[in-house]
Amino acid sequence: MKELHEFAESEEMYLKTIAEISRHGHLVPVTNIAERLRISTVSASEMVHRLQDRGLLKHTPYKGVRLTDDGWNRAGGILRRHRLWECFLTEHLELPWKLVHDFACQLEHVSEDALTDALDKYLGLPSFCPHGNPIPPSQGVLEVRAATPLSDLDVGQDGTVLCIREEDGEILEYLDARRIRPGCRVRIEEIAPYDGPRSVLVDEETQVLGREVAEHILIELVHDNETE
Amino acid sequence: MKELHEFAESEEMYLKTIAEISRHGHLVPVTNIAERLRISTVSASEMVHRLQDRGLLKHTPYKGVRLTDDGWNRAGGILRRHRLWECFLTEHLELPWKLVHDFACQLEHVSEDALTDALDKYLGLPSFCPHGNPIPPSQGVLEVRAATPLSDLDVGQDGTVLCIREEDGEILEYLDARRIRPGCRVRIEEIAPYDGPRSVLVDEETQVLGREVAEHILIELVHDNETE
DNA sequence: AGTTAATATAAGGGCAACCTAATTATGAAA
DNA sequence: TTTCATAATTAGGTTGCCCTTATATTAACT
Repeated sequence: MKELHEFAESEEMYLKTIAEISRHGHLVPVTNIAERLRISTVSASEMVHRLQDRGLLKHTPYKGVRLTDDGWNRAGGILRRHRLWECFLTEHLELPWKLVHDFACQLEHVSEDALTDALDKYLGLPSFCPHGNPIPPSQGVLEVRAATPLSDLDVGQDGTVLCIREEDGEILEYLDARRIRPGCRVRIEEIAPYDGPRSVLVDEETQVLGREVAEHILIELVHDNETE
Repeated sequence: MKELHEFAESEEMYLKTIAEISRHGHLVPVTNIAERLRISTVSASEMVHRLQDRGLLKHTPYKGVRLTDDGWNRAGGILRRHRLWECFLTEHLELPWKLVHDFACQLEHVSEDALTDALDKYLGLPSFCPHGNPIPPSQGVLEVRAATPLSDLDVGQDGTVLCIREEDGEILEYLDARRIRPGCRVRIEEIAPYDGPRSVLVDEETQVLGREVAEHILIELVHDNETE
């Protein structure tokens, strides 16, 4: 009957967004946060300060933002709820990717621990969401996986789709329609000039994907001979 | 990622609350709404005006409020979502009544039609929530059932628990602990002076229930010889 | 080193939902 | 009919989260 809103929903949106666009040790520019949330940079800046005051992130002016351990824990909890709901909506309610994502975006804010844990158990403690993203455990430890975006592959390279970096329902709908999902085999056949659209062989079928979209598809190389 | 909040959550809380405390054709005093929502009468009054402007209810000053057809439809939708979630949380996640109610209170606000309908189907199109309250159909037709509160029964009368009027988690927890649920057989054994606590035989076991609590337990009389 | 584009901050507002305190209107009962 | 509790309204605030416009600061590039 009464919502306690232990933490405000908007706060959660910020943390989740920052976590999603965090890449292995890079600072997240405030501008990017504002873009993703479709709000002005001024508002984003304001909120970033508030979050910093609460010890959830560290802002380095003119550079960007990095979540603290507390911040990662909070964000991990949100991603956990989001991804567990996605499992439910996909496996049990059999809804399409786009709806799954959109609904999960709302459900993630209203799931207390008891609910989340019960759901987790009900689903059989899944490790990944339908898009291949890892589901953080209860304690909220959240590792940022190092994977190669499809956009970084060269012609001739092939691999397996590890996950779709999900931040937005539109891209999921697009890829859903093209049956590009975790587990798919991919091979780059051609890259148009100026880092343009890729022709990609996806499970027997050739598809053309723009660079922007390709950046959201994370790949595990088949012969992973990278040196780190 | 973005919540449209077609209608504000607080608006939904008002409508739901009004629907829940509406009794067969009686006007709902604004004061009661304020109490239930734990807000000031001033705020409630303000909102009642807003809802009236939107055509969702009719306010008769110094008398109370009545939902319009539109209002009933909206409220029906909310109760539908609430009760469907309760089914899920009870049957599948096996959570206790109190949690079920509290969680459903939050989930009811974030379920769009596509989600609600998919859930409905998944649950097998149930007709009643775990507390025995009817689940309004998609179209939102919501009938106010005429039933007898346990508090209206006289010594010696017996009947079957039809439903627990659910408006608040505390009472559900209380009754859950005493295993009083829809379907239970009840018989009034004694009523203490001054309309005091009832001794009630509930499925072989005698329980003592205050009048306030008894008002929330709706009964179907076994030999229904009421004249209306 | 100097210019420019990106980033940050300051100042002033808006809106939804709440609040308290004080006042006025109503209707039911003495 | 007068009285009085209940109900409603008026006035003035607060908070969270967003906005625009304008100004200052910094990074980065020629």
